[in-house]
Amino acid sequence: MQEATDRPYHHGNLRHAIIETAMAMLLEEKGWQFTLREVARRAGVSHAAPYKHFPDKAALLSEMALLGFDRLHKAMATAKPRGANSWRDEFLAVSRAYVRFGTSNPGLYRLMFSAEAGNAADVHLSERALAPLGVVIALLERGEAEGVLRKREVRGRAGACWAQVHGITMLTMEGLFRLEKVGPNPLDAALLTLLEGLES
Amino acid sequence: MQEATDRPYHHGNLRHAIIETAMAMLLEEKGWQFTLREVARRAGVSHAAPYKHFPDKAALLSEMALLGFDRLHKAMATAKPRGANSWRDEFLAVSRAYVRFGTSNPGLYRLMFSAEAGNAADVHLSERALAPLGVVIALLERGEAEGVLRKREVRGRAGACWAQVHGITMLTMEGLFRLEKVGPNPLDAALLTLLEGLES
DNA sequence: TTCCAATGTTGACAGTGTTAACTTCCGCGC
DNA sequence: GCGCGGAAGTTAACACTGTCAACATTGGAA
Repeated sequence: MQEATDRPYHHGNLRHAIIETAMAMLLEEKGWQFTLREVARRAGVSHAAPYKHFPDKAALLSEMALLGFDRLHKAMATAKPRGANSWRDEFLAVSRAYVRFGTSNPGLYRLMFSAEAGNAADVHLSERALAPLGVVIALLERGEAEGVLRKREVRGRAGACWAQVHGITMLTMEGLFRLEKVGPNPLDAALLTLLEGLES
Repeated sequence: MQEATDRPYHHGNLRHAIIETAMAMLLEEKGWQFTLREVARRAGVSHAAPYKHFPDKAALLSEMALLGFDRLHKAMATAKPRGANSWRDEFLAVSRAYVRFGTSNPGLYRLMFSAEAGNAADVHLSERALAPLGVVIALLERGEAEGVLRKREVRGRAGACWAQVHGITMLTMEGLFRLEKVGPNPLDAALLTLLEGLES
């Protein structure tokens, strides 16, 4: 974020700066519809400069989405509870970390799951995009080994968990979860329902 | 869809035609990023004509989103199974109808839940947008009365169901649910998990 | 019949993504 | 040291878009 005075002709690390700037703009929550030209403007660079680092806007969006999956993965992986670490506690900690990640950066989260410009195919099949699901699978396998879960196929279960947590996140983001229609604490209610479906 | 030859100066029912055309374009699945000018073109009308019926593009999108909620509501309400009508059968029928609605019209479904242009506030607080949730609540109340459910607060449960089904729909839409990672039939697996969390 | 308001058209403006042609400058081989 | 090739950045242009103002056409009420 250095000032533009005395800026050399070559930026040095424009690719990184563009991604950072775009990420910051995503946080301002204008519906992740930031413009490439505005990104260039804020990065203190001409409007065509980004094209030296990304073939088009969709490529930048894909890159950001993948970065988002990395961060989500880390948020989940580092969400172990402090003291008691019963399986249920850990499950709740990971789930809450997931939801918090989405609700505290809705623009990024929406971008990660939007199939805009066909980037979905490339992004969603990537190993990086599937890493968060891996955390869930590992967690379920541990629960299965500890015998606290009903005997069901783990992969199907993982899908169920993912869907539930993803749904909670999106509905909360869109403001649909603070109505009197879904009770005072819909997040915990939904997680409890999920847990009661998993545990034996 | 009449031809443009001999078309009178006044369209007669342009507002309706615009919505229909836009809906059709949404089905073509270009990421619901249709342009207003293209809608006008296909409707055989000048590019500014839509502004006589909608203040801006966001207003058209809002209208379409509300229409989508109406259709979703109807799809759920008319999804009673034929023969046996145990509570579980009915629950599964409604859930599958919900998911099918989304996956068979992903553009419209995404539009309904996207907070683009701040339409979310207006649209999502509308009674029409909450009607589908009403179906779920009624269904849960019936299940509670029949004594097939655990004793939990109905509203929180409704939120949980909504989140689960919404999550399944979105992940299926984005193609994330046909991977070996989530098993051969993730839809049924997720619904079963949800049911097992609800039933006593 | 006359006239007005609703409806549709044309032309313009600012802003966008993208490409082509040009410029600047870093780092390499000599 | 020196020149030069290519990477990185700039300017200018194109075809679009959403939106608005000014104008044209029409059906229906007075």
